[in-house]
Amino acid sequence: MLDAAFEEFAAHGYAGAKMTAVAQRAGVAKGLVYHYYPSKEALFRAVMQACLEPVFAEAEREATDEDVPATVMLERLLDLAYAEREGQERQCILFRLIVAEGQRFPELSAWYEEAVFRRAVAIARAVLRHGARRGEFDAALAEQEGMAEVLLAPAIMNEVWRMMLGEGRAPSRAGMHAAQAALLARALAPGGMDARGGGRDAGGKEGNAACPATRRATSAP
Amino acid sequence: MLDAAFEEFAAHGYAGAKMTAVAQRAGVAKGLVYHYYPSKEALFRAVMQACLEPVFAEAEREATDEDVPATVMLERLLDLAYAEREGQERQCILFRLIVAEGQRFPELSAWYEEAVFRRAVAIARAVLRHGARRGEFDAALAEQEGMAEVLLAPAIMNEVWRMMLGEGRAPSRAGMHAAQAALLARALAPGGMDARGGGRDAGGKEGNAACPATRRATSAP
Amino acid sequence: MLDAAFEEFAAHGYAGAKMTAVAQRAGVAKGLVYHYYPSKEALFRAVMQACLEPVFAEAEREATDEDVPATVMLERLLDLAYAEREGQERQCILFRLIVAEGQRFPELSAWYEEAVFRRAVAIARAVLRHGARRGEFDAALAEQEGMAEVLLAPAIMNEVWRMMLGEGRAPSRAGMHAAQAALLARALAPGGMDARGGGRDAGGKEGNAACPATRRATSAP
Amino acid sequence: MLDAAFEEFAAHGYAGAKMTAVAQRAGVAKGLVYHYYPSKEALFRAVMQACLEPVFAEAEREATDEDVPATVMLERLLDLAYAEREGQERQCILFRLIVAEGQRFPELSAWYEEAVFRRAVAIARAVLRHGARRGEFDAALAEQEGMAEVLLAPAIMNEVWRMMLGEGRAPSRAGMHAAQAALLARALAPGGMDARGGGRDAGGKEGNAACPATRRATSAP
DNA sequence: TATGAATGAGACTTCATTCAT
DNA sequence: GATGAATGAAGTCTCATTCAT
Repeated sequence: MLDAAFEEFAAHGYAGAKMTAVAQRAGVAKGLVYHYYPSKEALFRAVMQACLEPVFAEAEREATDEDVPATVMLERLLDLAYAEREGQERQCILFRLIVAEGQRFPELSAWYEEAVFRRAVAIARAVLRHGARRGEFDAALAEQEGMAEVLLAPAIMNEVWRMMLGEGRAPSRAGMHAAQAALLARALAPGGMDARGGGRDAGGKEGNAACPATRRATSAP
Repeated sequence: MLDAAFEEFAAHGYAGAKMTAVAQRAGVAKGLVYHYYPSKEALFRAVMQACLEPVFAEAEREATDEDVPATVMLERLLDLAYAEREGQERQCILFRLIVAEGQRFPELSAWYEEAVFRRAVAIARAVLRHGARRGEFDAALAEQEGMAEVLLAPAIMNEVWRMMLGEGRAPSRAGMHAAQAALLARALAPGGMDARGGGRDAGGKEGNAACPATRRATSAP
Repeated sequence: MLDAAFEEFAAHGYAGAKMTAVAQRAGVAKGLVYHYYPSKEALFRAVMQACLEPVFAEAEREATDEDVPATVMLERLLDLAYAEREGQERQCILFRLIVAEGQRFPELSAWYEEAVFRRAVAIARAVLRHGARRGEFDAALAEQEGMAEVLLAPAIMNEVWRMMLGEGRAPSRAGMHAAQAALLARALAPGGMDARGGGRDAGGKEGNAACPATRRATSAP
Repeated sequence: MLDAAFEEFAAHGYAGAKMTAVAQRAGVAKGLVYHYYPSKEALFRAVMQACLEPVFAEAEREATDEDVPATVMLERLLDLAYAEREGQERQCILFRLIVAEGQRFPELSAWYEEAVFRRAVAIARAVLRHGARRGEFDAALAEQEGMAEVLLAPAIMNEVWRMMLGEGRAPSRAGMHAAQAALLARALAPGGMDARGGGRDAGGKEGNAACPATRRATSAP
């Protein structure tokens, strides 16, 4: 029945979903839905909880194997992030519901933060720190605040775009995957800019980039 | 009146918005709303169109000044992307509405693609190409497919997280901004990895990174 | 279980009572209620019957002891009528249910007439006749049609007011009791008005009082 | 529309009344009822208020004409109380609704007290006091606490019985009217019991009647 | 006996939409 | 242009009743 409800909410959003349709999808009478869940809102919460529970349950058994080189761990992380996973559609729908109904159901945002965001950031950070300690990554860069989020963003955004634009018009997974891998390989490699030849305006770049300007603005999300 | 409608749709979504409330927000009678827009759906389309029009109109006067160094252009682009802009809340709401109602109103996705996505990618790509041509960026890397999207994703994702998690719990703009700036500075600087010491696993990294594995999956969006 | 049902009907009336609530009050499952009573209506009838049965059963062992002076019998009758009796709340609830549902369940009215009204009138009438025969009461007055009802009304009405207005705002039992006792003492005492001084307007009073006018009307129940 | 609602509530009680039926009785669409009254409860309150308003408004222009003998005033009061008045059915229904729903809507009881009970008692008390001052009534008796209520109760109870038992089985108005008139004529006439011949056990009667006993009780309302 | 899941008609209520003014 | 009374389809929710266990 929760599956039926999930499909209905996924298809029409919270306000657009009909309890009758939920019952029909589940093949039961309207009243039975109310026998188990006292209201539409309660049903929605139950559905969301059931969807997020497994994500909660899934442990952090990742990214803690000290013997693997950090470059391999990073590679695996990207593979994972860009992978076309089973159940991914469900997660995208979940994401959409959280975006759409997060204001009406604040616990959704909290759940997302706990179950997804914090966890993903923690994993990425662990990989970066691992590389920094083993000398595989430039320590200052890898452990910089915000680097884990920057690492994760492209793969997630790829999914968001895929959801918004449709499979056909979204950027390819492989393309972004390769581009980000190449970018990270060059950027994280130790030795830094002063070890290299040119580096002419390197300092200049880094200096003012860290100071987010607040000029008149325009484009964006 | 479109403003009133936008607020109502923003606050409750398409299905949850009430025509009466729109009229009240606008300070007019219900009938007058129908005098201008024949139906709720038409009103919604009009609101969305009105919101996206300025984004359309805003020209591409950026990123085409050939005399500016690419590093400066990139810096400006990041400044812009991470800036806390006036009207940003409105754009976030727009983003949310597009995510939430994109299925019901396919033109919303199309609009988003035309007005925002394509344009942003084009600008990022122009900056990268500019740097590649001037020798400021590693040409192979900067012109790699998907690099523009990787460049844009963190700033956009930062806004998405901010919208989903709230101002307090989202990653800081400044942190991600600085991290990404540092990352790009090291990665894009010409000279490449072969110029440096042990390029041992560089090829390996890039090689398999480009081939997105489909192993057991876990986290993600 | 009938107790539980009585409480539920008392609390919410017939239409407002829920079978589920009855079952819960009784501490049994809903199905069991239906095992004993085929429908809500049947349950209600059973409850009412069970409530009225003891009132039926309670004998007329009163008011028939010829050796007691009528004044004492009358006194006892008033004491009884104005007494704050155990189980009185239940009877008030019963009264309320009969008033409220008497139209839907005509047998309720019939029961009330048989079990309560007729019986009470008979008792009052017996006391009055007893006094008339013994010469304690003015015979013409005591045996007048309607006198028994007039005798009973104040005590009953006192309870009705108590039920409608609440304990705090209703007229006091003691006050009405004393007033009615004093009234009856003076009125019923034999000797009559012609024995006294100016019986000028006595006949006049009684004459037109027996002819209920139908003038413009105002207050009442 | 309030008329239609009154009829529906009168016919089925609060819980049994259907908004659809109200609309049909009024000859309008269901939605229009909600256009004026936000809920069933609000409609019920409005109906009750509208019914009680005129009773409120009706002034106390009665019982204050000092030139009329108190016996005539009393006679008029009884005529009025026992009269078969136009609109009486409506008042009986109102009475029934107040009894039935007084628990759910405490303001009903309050209204009844203000609009009906207090007023009626005040009028009766004024008549009694008038008679006492003019010497037409025995002052001690007429001004005794609770006498006004005892005076009013029979006529009201007559209506209550009529409502509960139906026109055919209830005691006749004329009979109770005449009996009460005769009773009052004898009781209230000044001169008192000590002025008369016998009066043997008069003192005894009054003494213990004023002390309501609390013995085991049985019958009543 | 005893349970409570299951049913579905029907209740209250909402709200997009119409239309006479 | 502007209003808001009026409509009625449709949604959420209730609850008497049934029935397999």
